[in-house]
Amino acid sequence: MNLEQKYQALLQEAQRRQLPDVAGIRLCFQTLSLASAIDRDCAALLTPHGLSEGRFVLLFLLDAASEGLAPNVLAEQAGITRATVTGLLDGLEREALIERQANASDRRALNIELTRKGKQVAKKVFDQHSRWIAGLFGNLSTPERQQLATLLDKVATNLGASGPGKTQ
Amino acid sequence: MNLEQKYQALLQEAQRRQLPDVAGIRLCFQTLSLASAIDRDCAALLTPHGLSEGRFVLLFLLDAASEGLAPNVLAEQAGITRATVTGLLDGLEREALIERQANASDRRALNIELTRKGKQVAKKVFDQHSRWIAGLFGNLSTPERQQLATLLDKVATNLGASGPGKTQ
DNA sequence: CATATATAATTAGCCGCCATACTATATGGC
DNA sequence: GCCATATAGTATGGCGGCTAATTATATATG
Repeated sequence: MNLEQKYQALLQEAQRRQLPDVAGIRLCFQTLSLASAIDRDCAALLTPHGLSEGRFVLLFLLDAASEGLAPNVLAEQAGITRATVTGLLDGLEREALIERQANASDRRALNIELTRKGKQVAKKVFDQHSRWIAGLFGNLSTPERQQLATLLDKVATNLGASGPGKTQ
Repeated sequence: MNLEQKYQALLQEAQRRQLPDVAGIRLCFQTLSLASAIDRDCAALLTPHGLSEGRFVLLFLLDAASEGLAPNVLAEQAGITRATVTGLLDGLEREALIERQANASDRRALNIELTRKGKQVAKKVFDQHSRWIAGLFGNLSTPERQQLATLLDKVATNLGASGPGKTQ
């Protein structure tokens, strides 16, 4: 239940038009709506800390690398372009969570490190986040989780020429 | 399998840190990755027709309303803001799929109608789209579909203060 | 050594979404 | 009839993603 508004509208129309496999369409919309709802909740948790999901990922990667990381490495690990990393770093820098440091040996390169504040925020947010995720799937039993994973996988096989990871 | 790059990175780190309920985290990422992959595939189908998902929704709503609709009605039905509708209509107009028509009785109001081209594209795309969605969940048996729907629902109950539909 | 090529980061411009603020027009109450 | 308020659509500016182009620096090769 609880489809997003737009999907409800589309689904109603699909029913009215007697499109084939309305049940499949419904399932698709249900999956997408759930994911959107998760994203929305996630964003709501992060914004009070000046974070978006993208920034959060970089924060996490940086927190794991005690010596800091170069932007191109962040891009690779996060699976986004370097240009996008530049934008996310701008945001993190504005929030004083990271610092861009010049690299002495290669003057093109930067090293990104967390500030003290960045480390504090990271710690707090990771705690909050893992509790939140745990709660999300907390009312599924182990076999239910297994089932869900299997079913999601089964759907994923029908996807993409590309599929996650891209064709390039 | 086949998590998006960023989720793979996050998951690895979660494992390394021995966060609680890594399995839950994995399941969460799997759900999000599947939804992203669906969105990506969807977008790939739509772009050749000059459509995005947002534009597609409006096209669908307009195709269902033979007399045309006002932008504010579109916004309400699609569950997006009027401002966003303006932007989407700009795109649809650029592609010559819709026309904005002045309303004689209320000079603030517009009526949006599909052009001939708009109707043609609508027809073609809806066909394509319903076949695509049907294929997506086509390899699930009826009981599997039922299971999946139930499990997704169960997860959804843990969501949101807001949940789909918003708190306002 | 000079020049070509590769690489690092950024900028610029596009898209779709949002929230906020604005303009024009309608409408209801006095 | 006039003014306050509500409504319709849009402009503006932000975010986060993308691609393509730009600038600076490194490196490899003739």
